[in-house]
Amino acid sequence: MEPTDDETGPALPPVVAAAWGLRERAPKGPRPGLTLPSIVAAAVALADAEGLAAVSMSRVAKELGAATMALYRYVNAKDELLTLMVDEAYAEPPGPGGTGPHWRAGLARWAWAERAALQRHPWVVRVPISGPPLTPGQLSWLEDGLRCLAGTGLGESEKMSVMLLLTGYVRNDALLTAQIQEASAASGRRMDEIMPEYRQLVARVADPARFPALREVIDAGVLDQEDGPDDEFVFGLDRLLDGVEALIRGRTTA
Amino acid sequence: MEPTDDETGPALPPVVAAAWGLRERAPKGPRPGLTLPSIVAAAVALADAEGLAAVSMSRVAKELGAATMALYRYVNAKDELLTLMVDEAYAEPPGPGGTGPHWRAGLARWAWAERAALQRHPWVVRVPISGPPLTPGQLSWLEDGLRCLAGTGLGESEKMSVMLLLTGYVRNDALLTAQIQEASAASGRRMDEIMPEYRQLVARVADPARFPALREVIDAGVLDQEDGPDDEFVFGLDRLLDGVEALIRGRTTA
DNA sequence: CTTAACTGCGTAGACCATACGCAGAACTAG
DNA sequence: CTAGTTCTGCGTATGGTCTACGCAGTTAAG
Repeated sequence: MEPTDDETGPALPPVVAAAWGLRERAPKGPRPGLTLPSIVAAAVALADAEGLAAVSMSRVAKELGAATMALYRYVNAKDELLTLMVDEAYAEPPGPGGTGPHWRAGLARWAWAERAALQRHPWVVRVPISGPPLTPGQLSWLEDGLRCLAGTGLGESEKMSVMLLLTGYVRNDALLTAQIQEASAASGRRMDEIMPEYRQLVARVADPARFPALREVIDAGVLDQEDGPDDEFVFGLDRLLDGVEALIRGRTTA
Repeated sequence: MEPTDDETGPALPPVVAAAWGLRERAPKGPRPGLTLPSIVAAAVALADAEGLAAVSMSRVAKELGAATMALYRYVNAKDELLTLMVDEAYAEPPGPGGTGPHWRAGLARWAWAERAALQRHPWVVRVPISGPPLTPGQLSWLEDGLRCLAGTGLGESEKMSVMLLLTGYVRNDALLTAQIQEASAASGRRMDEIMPEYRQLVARVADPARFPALREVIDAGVLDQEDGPDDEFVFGLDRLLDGVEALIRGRTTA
């Protein structure tokens, strides 16, 4: 039988219900040997250790000492497992920052916290999103971010747009970092070997007549010095928060 | 024999050499029935029509009337093909915008152009990057972007950081759009059906006591009205360019 | 005790990338 | 003209993926 949608509206997707802990233990049948949380935990541990590519149904099952098909009693398809893994990674939101006029410090703290979470679980940004966020972890993060913007005079729609922009920035940074690290590992070279080599290759391939601006970058030595792991993140975050600040100033002044 | 690295430095990766058209036609052997550009074009057409998941070696070969393994005479591995596909998508850079003090208009034009390119080829952002950009298409885009920042007083390193930030924003927006569209297609619902349903689900699941800020967003009706397809992009781009403008003003004032 | 509902899982089908080696084509050297 | 070289196309095989299906055994209700 289909889940009914009575007057409360459409039914929750099963994976969402599972994430919120709304599962009725069946009265009959043998006691389950596995549990959904243990499956998700095993998959997360595996992804942390060996990357998302190592997370196959058979591999997760092996990690649990079960057979591949046993997992399908708990999860309808692999992407449901992925959704639950992502929500697990977003457990423990940063908490509401200091309230009041400290929106900028609050959002910065929020962004650094998301960045830290994504560094603990770099595979999260490789999971294709399957819809707008509905799971408890992701909604908690959103809640904590929105609270930072409480006293700013921004409209509710603008607050959502700011959060979308901010999380997009953090996630894109994490994606880039993860991909670079993966590529570096695959090629067997470390980053401090790659960058000087990259500068040489670009210099060889980029004809000065056709790429003058790029040539200036090369000649300035920008591609030689490898910047600290946080420098680029700090730069972008500052620009982004400056942009939000300009918006807020415009609102409160007008 | 390995490609030598003489005094010019390390050798170009073969796929990079191919992208720049530096391939010597072998004097012996039968005339090739396929060409690398035709293979790349077929793969791009396939990805445009059916998504990146449809691009398997056997499928591309079938599209060309060849056998699967024939492709491996032109490409060492599938990810080389993907690299060439991405560069093909970045062919035709936007061109240098108006020079002079119009950096903001120039960068905005650049961002819209990249967005348009990524909407023509939504699969591009799904291809994991395999290193810093070395192919002609991507470097041309970078060149055109850097030129917009010529008269701004920014340092070369800052210009690169701005371009990284900007392309990251556009790519993340494209990734989100592509994933949403994919999820919408997979579930068989259109966006104007999904959003109201989403609002109901969030409202059901987000306890007002635990999610007060989120509740305010819901009550304000933000999740009801579906915004225009460009609204979110415009908002983020404005914030981002405002942030860059603040940086530039600080540089020229100081 | 019967029956229903559930768990675990073995098998099999339909894909995927790609390593390897063979057959034949096109050119060069003699 | 012939032999050798080197390339192209591709058939086969290996080991991996997800998951549909159905069977066997377990638990509890009636």
